[in-house]
Amino acid sequence: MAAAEVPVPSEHFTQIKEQNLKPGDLDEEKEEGGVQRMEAQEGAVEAEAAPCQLLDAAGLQNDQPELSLWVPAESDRRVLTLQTVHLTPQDVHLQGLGWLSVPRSGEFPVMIPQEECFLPLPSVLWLQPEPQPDSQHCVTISIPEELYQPEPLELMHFHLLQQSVPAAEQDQELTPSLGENAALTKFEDDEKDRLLPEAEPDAKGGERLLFVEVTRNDEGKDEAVLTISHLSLQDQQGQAASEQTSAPGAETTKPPRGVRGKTRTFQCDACPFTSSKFSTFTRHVKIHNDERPHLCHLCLKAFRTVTLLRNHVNTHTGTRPYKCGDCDMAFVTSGELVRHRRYKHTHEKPFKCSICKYASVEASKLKRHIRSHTGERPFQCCQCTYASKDTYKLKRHMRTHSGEKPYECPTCHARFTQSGTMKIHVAQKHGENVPRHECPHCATIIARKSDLRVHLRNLHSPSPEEIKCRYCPAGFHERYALLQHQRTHKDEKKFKCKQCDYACKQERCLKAHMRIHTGEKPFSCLACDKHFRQKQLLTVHLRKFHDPSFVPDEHLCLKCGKGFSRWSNLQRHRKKCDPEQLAAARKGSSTEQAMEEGPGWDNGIATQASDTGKCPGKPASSENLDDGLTCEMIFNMMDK
DNA sequence: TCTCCCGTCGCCCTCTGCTGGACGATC
DNA sequence: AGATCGTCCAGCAGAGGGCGACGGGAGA
Repeated sequence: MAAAEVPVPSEHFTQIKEQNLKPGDLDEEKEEGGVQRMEAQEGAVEAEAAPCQLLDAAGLQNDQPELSLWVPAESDRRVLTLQTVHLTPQDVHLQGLGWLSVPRSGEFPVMIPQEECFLPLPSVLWLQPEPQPDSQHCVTISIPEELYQPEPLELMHFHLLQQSVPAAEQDQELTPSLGENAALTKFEDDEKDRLLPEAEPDAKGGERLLFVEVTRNDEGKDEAVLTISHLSLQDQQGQAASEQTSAPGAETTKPPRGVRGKTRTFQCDACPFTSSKFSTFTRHVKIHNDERPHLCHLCLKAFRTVTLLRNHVNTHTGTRPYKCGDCDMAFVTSGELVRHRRYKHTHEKPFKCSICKYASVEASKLKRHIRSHTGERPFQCCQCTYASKDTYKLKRHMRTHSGEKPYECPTCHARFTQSGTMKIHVAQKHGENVPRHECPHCATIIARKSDLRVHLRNLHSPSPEEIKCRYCPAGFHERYALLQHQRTHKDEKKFKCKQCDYACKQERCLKAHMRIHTGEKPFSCLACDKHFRQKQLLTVHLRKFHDPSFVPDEHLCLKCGKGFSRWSNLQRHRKKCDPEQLAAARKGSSTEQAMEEGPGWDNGIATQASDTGKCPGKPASSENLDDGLTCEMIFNMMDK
């Protein structure tokens, strides 16, 4: 950073002072200079921990707030420690204690314009680092209010990590560090508590950090913008450390609190991540910004790390260095190969459920499985009450709201919400080997296994109570057995005429038959005054003789092309003209077979059905009525 | 700082099973 | 003609397998 003129304010509410100074020692320590003091402390600063350690104000024997700048002179690292003081107008009396005074040369002053002194944090810090008094620097601090708005008199500490910046290169103090723009700011609640006894302690009982990212300010050559976000610093030693740091008088000889003999955990404020290793922590923090400096030269896709880029490039080149020895699969990483082998070859399942026998290759699968025991459903649908155990089921469920049907049958283009549904459709509608499921109890063939289960439940599950036959006193505990039994009553002609030997299976047939004895013909043709015993016969008459649009069906012989108005006549003809075709037709059609086998077929329903345009689908019975029709033929014909 | 290894997340898939409407057969 | 029942069928959800990708721990 180039030198800049520092507009030193005429009046200050803050001052620079070195860490661990007692207010009473103020003048003496100012004379010592910050650099010397920090060099004396360097040995206590551990390599990993140093950047994040707080040089706190615990050593202050009074509770006076302070603002200090600490510049340790490491060979390859510069740590700036800022403490800010937020004062209210009522604190003006502190000026009389020497706390609020214009910083003197050589004290690493941080100068805050007076008009900004009441802000929670100064928006601009003017730095005057040693050893060149003329080389003055300005740091602009951009602090979103939603991130931080401390109370007045709140004590804060800044640690700005400027790595790989030789101390001599003061002119470039911030500039070269912009690429390594990780910095850390820490706020200690115990300090806050001490200064503000009425303040509520942090809920986590730990320390809070502000993570500071330093970026170049385009408008100011010598300015850097510090973007600050919250972090938490958990003190793993808790109370003991707190007690230690609270002991007055030891601060000047001890390293800064948290530097020695303590294990720190860095917690990211943007996510729950914690790490005890600062380098891991800083690497993690980068995932929260969009910086992806590593570009794929083939597709220009950007990646955060070289490793990610390399793996990506491998997908372009097809490079999969880890090949499975048992199959043709190959993978980009060794871990993928190990997992693949567990799934496909070794079947090693290290993650076992403690409730059932389930075991899985991956822990995440066990975690998902456990939800089937606990009933946990973390993924809630935003449009209904449904909640899912995993994200995919929720996504699949959402199709029920959107109406999306992403799966299309390649043959008939019917669309389906799930691939499995389409697969079954294709297999059963368009497949050659249609799956069939045979009932083990009654040899019923059912297309779907789930329907076979319904069949078994409805027909073959034993009933605790005996089910009575509707025709006789017999009783059964299985519905299928009952139905089989009742079919034995099917051919019984239970309805018998009292005046003749006529008997039939249906009561309505008997009613129609009785009109033979009564002579009743209640159905009259309004056009020609003919009367019929059955409504169906009147209908046939009306169509045949009084409907101008009526066209009688013509049944053609495929052998000679001769036409017949009646189906039965065609059948009789085919016996003579084309017996082979007739035999083939019999084999392929149970209907035709029934036509041939049914008693009275030639004279019965086939004749009438062909005349009326109805297809005779059922065999005729021997219940002959007038006009050559049987009662059941008529009813069956009308049902059709 | 880089790299390897490993754990985890997320996505997609299949298999499975239940449900209810449609439709035909039967009563 | 209407009711009932069985089968077909699509819709939908539960459970689990498999793998790509990402991120962290640990060590070089």
